[in-house]
Amino acid sequence: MSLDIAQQGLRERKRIATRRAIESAAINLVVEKGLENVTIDEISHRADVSPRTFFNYFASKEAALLGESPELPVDGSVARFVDGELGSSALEGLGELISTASEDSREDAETHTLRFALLRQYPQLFTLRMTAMRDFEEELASVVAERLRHDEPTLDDDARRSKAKLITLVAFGVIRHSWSCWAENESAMTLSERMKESFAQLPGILSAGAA
Amino acid sequence: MSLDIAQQGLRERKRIATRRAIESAAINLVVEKGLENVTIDEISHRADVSPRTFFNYFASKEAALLGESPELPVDGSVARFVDGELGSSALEGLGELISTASEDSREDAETHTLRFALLRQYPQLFTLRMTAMRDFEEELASVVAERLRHDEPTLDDDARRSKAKLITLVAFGVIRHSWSCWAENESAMTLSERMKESFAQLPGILSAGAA
DNA sequence: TACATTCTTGCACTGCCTGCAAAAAAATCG
DNA sequence: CGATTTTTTTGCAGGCAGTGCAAGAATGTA
Repeated sequence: MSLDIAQQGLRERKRIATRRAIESAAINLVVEKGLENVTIDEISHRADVSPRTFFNYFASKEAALLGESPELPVDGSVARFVDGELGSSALEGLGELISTASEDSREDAETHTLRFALLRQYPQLFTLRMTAMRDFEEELASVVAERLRHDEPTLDDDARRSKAKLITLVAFGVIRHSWSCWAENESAMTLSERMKESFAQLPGILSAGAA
Repeated sequence: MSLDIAQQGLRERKRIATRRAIESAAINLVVEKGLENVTIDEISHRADVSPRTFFNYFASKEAALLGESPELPVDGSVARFVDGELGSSALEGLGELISTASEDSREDAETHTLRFALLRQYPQLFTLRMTAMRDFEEELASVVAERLRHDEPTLDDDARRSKAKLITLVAFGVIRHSWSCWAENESAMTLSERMKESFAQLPGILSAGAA
C-alpha cells in the first residue's frame, strides 16, 4: 500500500506533491475565505506554482476542491458482490459495496475532513461531484450487470444492461438521500452509516400502499 | 391558455418576445455549429440584442438552452396525487405524476423539439438540467410528504419528510434511467412512455434475490 | 405633456481558461 | 561527468464569461 508512492523517480514524486499542494491550498483558502472569494491566482500563489501550472493539474477551481474521482474498491469486495455473496439482492449488495467503499480514502486525513466539510457547506460542490460520477456510474453499472448474470442467468443481454443501469441509478438516488440527511443533521452518524440506513429504508417505499 | 400571453402591456409582451428570441437564437446556433463553437456574442447578435442584455435574461449560454425550470402541473393532478387517487403507492403515483407532466409544454413546438435534440446530443446539458432540478425536487418532496400524510397518518414528521425525500430521489433515479434508455435508442418511444416503462420495472429490482 | 418606472446598452473591469514557445528540471545514455 | 532527450513549468497574449454602473431609450401613468 504505502509502496504505491515509492520511488517511481523524482519526477513522479514531485508531480504528486504539486497536486497535493494545490489541492490543499485550494481547500484551505476556501475554508478561510469562502468559495466565491478565492481565485485561481491566490490558490496558485499559496501552492507556490504559477497560475498557468494550476491548469496543468486541474481544469477548474472546483476540480481542485473535489480531488480525484471515486474508483471501485480493490479489496475483493467487488468480486464478492459479483458472485452474489454481498447482499441478498443486487441492489442491496450494491448498497453495501458503496457504503463500505466510501470509508476508505487514500489521502491525508485532514484534507479529507475539510473536503467533506466543504461538500457539506456548498451543495453546488456536491452536485458537481455527482456530475463527475458519471464515469463511475458506468463502471458500477457493468459490475451490476455481472452480478445479474449470476443472479438471473436467463435474462437476455439488453434487459440485463437496462436493469443494471436502473439498479445503479436508483442506488445513486439513495446515496443522494443519505447525503442530504447527513448534511442536514449536524454531526449525527458517519456518512457510511447513514447510507446503510437509507438503503434499509428502501424496501419500505415500494410496498407501502394506500391507507 | 392562449390568454396567458394576452395584453399585460407592451412591456411584458416585449420581454417575453426577447426571451424567446434569445432562446431560439441560442438553440438554433448550437444546432448549426455545435455547443462549443457558439459564443454569447453570436447569440445576442442573432437575437438582435446587446450581449449585455443577454445576461439580463439568462445567467449563461446553457441556461438559455435549457429554458425555464419545470414546475408542478396545474391541472389538478397534484391534488389527486396527494389524495391517494394516483398510483397504489406514493412512489408509483409520483411516477405517473411526473411522466404525465413531462408531456405538456407551454412553448413553441419546434423549439421544444430542438431542445430535446440538444439534450440528447449533449449529456452535459441533461446533467445541468438535473442539477437545475434541485428546487423542483424540494417542491416534489413536500408534495410527496403530503401524500404520505394521507397514506400513513401514523408517521411522525421527521420520518415522513425523510421518507418523502427518499421516494423523490429514487424517482429521479428512475427518470435518469428513462432518459438514458430514451437517449440511446434512436427514436423508439416517447420519453413519457419510456418513463412509465422504467417505473414499471422498479418493483422487480428489489425483490429479485440470489439464484 | 410631464413624470416615474423599467429596460437596454456601452464601458470598464475582473476572472477563467487555452495555445504556444522558451526556459528549467529531470531522465537517459555514452 | 557531460551531452542529449523528454517532461514540466512558466510567461505571455488573447478570447470568452460574467458583473456593476450610469446614461439613455422605451414604456407606463396621469
